[in-house]
Amino acid sequence: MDLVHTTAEAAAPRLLGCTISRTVAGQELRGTIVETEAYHQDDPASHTYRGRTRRNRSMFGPGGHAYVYFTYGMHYCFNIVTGRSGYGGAVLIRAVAPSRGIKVIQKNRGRNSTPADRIDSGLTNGPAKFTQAFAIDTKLDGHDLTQPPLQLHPAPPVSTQDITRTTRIGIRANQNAKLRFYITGNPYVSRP
DNA sequence: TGGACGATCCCCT
DNA sequence: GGGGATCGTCCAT
Repeated sequence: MDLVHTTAEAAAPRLLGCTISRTVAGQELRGTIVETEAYHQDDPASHTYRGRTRRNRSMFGPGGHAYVYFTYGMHYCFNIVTGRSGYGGAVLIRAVAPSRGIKVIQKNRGRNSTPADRIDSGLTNGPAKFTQAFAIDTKLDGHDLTQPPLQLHPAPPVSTQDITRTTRIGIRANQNAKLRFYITGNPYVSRP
């Protein structure tokens, strides 16, 4: 997937089904993207709407890199940057379905009670839950997602029939824009 | 130099 | 359904 020449709005549904791998302390964690939101600099809800700042600089960088920011005094959110360098676009990863490294993911989330072979959708069904589960913080801001220890792996497109497109969560500006995408029926989606 | 706010989560009622 | 936690960032003084 050529994220440099793809808009956030086009990339957001296209990223569903792709895998994210994270290596930490020699252990590989994996998850499949099941929910995304698109943001770009002409969108009043986007961090880049009012221009470049120290915080959002990586969102103005080339597609295929990470934009990680800190919010609410305690949470991190992870985005995949899209578009050419100089244009501020990105796709927020709102939820993944964990597929590898479940025990470490449980530990990172402080949920050790559920057996590893049972589905615990609360592990990664939200943007800050995902970053906590995968040990992602601002040290990975700007990271090239073709390189370890955090990589994006392409996958065949999810059928349009299986994707729900609706409004984004937790914003006020431009709240009617349908720029949130998720795999219909997936248990890890934050809010169906 | 300070105040308001936030692309959230969790626990309470 | 509502509020508290908790602090980096941004912009207005």
